[in-house]
Amino acid sequence: MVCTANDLHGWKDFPKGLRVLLLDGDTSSAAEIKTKLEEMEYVVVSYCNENDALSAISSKPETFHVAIVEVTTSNHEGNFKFLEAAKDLPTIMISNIHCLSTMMKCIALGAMEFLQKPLSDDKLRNIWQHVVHKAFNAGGSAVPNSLKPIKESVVSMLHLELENSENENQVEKKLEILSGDDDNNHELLEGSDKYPAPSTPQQKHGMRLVDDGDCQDQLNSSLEKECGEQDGESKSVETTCINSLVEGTSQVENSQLPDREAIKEEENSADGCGAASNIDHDTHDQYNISSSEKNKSKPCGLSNPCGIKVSRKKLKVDWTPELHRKFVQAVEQLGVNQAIPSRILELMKVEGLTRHNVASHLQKYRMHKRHILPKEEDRSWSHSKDPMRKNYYPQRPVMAFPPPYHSNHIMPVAPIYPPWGHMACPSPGVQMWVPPGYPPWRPPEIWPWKSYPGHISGFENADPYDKSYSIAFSPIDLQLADEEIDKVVKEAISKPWLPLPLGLKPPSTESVLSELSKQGISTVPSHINGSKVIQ
DNA sequence: AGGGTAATAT
DNA sequence: AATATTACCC
Repeated sequence: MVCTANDLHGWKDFPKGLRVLLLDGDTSSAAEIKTKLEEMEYVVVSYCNENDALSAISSKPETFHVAIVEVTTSNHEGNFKFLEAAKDLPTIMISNIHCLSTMMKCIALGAMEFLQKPLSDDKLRNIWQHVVHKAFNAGGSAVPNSLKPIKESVVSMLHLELENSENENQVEKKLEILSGDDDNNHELLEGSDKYPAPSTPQQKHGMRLVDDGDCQDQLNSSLEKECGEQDGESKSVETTCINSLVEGTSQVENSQLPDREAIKEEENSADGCGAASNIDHDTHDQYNISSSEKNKSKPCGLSNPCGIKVSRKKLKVDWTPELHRKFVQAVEQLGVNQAIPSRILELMKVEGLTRHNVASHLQKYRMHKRHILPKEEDRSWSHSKDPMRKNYYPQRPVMAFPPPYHSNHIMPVAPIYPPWGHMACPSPGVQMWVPPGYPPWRPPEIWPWKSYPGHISGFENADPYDKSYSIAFSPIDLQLADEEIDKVVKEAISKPWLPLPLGLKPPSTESVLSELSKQGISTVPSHINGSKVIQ
């Protein structure tokens, strides 16, 4: 089943002639895929019945190099059985269903990839990569000696390519680039280590680097796509299948897990490496980081072995709504005090984004929150039709953020809330606690901003005297001085039976527990623990 | 070293 | 116009 040395050695026109087992219960879909594959000169044997396929691989394991297996809601078990039986056969799952858990289970059980139907030509064309990957990365247990020559021959082939045509080997070149200088690059490198998906070698965990147009169309989109759709509102990955697999990635992780945001690096037209072809195959929520040329002070003139300059360095982030949403979510999750670039960056978990990017965005974000440039910004950031909005803000610019916070400072509350982020929905990671009787939600147009300046993000790390936590929403509170704020907070703390002032969020269970343990209380009745606050 | 801000460059 | 970069300070 797995390619042997002889299989690959001297293979003419690889991957032509690669033998594909196709198992698809949907006969028309199967026929279509078979046709396409055959057009690409794969050799396809198609099965509609899983038992037939199973017996085929068990009786003649050498017959196939790669398998494509359809997953439906009704045949999970059969497919999982197939995966089990076909451990050595690189297997690609295909499906109409968009179930993260199923995908994960398939991958966990050894599937190389999970592709959504309909399968594009590119996806099909690239299935050979799994064969090579398997040949090279056969599970530690059994690396057949027979595969070693393959590896060697391919390695030498790659080297050859590198010498002969500079633009050919993307991965090598990437590594060259990535071994460069800034943090961004390090992240890229890490990303590539962590997610060595064979069919998406150019894709660093959702990040798209567009160096060479010529290779770009070879990319598979892998399993990034469908996850994107479920992100926005419902973060739920609970499906009927295998929650246990997913549970470990709850909360924060959860939202980032389907990290399909792509950050792409554009070819710098000036560096002579050819034009970039940016293929946005997943345009709806991509993060685009593209380069702009500028080889100023930095010694960024990296060269590949052929002396080709790969100098483009400056990445430009496209702060898409989605990216911004993540940003805001991170900021809110951190709270005002903790919202510093590095931490935000951490929380956002967006590969390719640098601290500088975040800092820059943060700067702008804060600027707008503070309305230091109310007039101009209001026009550009807000599409509000309400002319009164501008007059909302006090004349005096308010330093909304420490440092340093002066004790008699007036809190910058209830500022104008430009719908900066195209966020029509609450950031799911932040749950505002609203007392009974208060409207559970706020109009979208004020959402993104309402919570920030006055957002109280629980009492994690909270010093009750920390003014930045002690703000409420009502315009009345505009006049709140520190003492009053303190009073409110103290009252809230001392009278836990009362609802919190609007805008206050109850402390997380975690912080409560940690606070209790600081005070020497280590055991808590389980029912308290049970009502865990999602934060 | 890293953060914040403002000015400036791209 | 939106971001990045820079300079300067904390």
